[in-house]
Amino acid sequence: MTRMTTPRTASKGTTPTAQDEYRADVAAYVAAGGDESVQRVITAVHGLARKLNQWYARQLADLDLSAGEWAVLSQLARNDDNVALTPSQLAEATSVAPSSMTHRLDRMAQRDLVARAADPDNRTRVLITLTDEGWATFKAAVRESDMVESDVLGPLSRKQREDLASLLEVLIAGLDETP
Amino acid sequence: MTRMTTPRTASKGTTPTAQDEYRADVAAYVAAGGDESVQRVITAVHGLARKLNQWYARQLADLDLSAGEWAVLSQLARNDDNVALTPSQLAEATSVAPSSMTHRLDRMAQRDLVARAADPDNRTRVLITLTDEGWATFKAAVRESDMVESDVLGPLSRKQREDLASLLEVLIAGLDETP
DNA sequence: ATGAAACACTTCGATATCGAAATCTTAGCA
DNA sequence: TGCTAAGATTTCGATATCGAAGTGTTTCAT
Repeated sequence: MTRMTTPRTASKGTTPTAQDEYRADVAAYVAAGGDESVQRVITAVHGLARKLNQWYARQLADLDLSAGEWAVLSQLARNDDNVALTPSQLAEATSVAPSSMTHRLDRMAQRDLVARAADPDNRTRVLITLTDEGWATFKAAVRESDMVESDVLGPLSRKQREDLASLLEVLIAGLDETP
Repeated sequence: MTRMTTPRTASKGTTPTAQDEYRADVAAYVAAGGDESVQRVITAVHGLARKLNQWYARQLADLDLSAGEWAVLSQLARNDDNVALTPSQLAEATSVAPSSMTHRLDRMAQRDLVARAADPDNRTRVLITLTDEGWATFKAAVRESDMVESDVLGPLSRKQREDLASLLEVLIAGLDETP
């Protein structure tokens, strides 16, 4: 296995398509010892998520939101009407350190997207809720995102979407068993 | 729609399962105006990717790699044997600013995971290649990751994996049309 | 040829994130 | 009750990332 030979440069022509990148990724992972039926699914999931996130970032920029701020809005919004979460719960849910959440909430509170309130039952806790403006921003973002998402799912028939969702939901359900 | 009432705190009981979170997410997005057949698929894809990334982060920590460093290794590894990429290409491919890539490559070169070389054809360019150690690290990471990935796909039969991969590949192919 | 614009990478200053320590509150037990 | 351990948030110092400006090279029209 001779590696450190003179580097050749990548083809300078056109940008590779998402499909090309996907195939190259799968090939590399399989070559490195991964199972093909596993890598096809996993690589496709990551590729889709990556591409979607790039588009979201652009959409969210219009609303002056970072991906992390969007994550906070969406965590708060998905609970029952106005159920509060603590900074720690938000940090855990959005994969960020508690100390980072402090600053993120500072900024969001300053913009009046969220409100901090003392927990009446436990004075060490802080409860975060969405303000009206936070709700409005959340809904605006969902509506924008739903457009690109609909485009992405365009190639699939209604039945195919159903099948796809069902298969993915089996995997989601399985996530709780493995850790 | 009254929002700013006294916040109720989230149920203090057990941590919600991935399945619960998924269902809550879909419900929130649909309530905010998203299409259900779209949101089921998109939310599942994101949920899976998120969970996998959490596990990868732990695995990679064993090899002293950040997610960004892993992305660089994997971009370089998936090209044909020893085809070099430039810092700009790596920055674009891994969704990071070029200036960040400079520092990331500094660190990786210092650890001898990658090598910098001048492009003989164009002196403004720098070519990055994997060292032997970079290859070994890449392969070790793939083998580790393949384990958790296999667990995740465990609940699906071989035919189901095939169907799932095919449906996802249709979406990947469609990504090149939409932007 | 020559000069201007485009390009590729790096440097620089500002901001975001992290992990550890600090502060305050609560829970449990003698 | 009083004391200790655990918990939640914030503060603090170090590191990573970003966008903009800087430096050197190539490309292209003149």
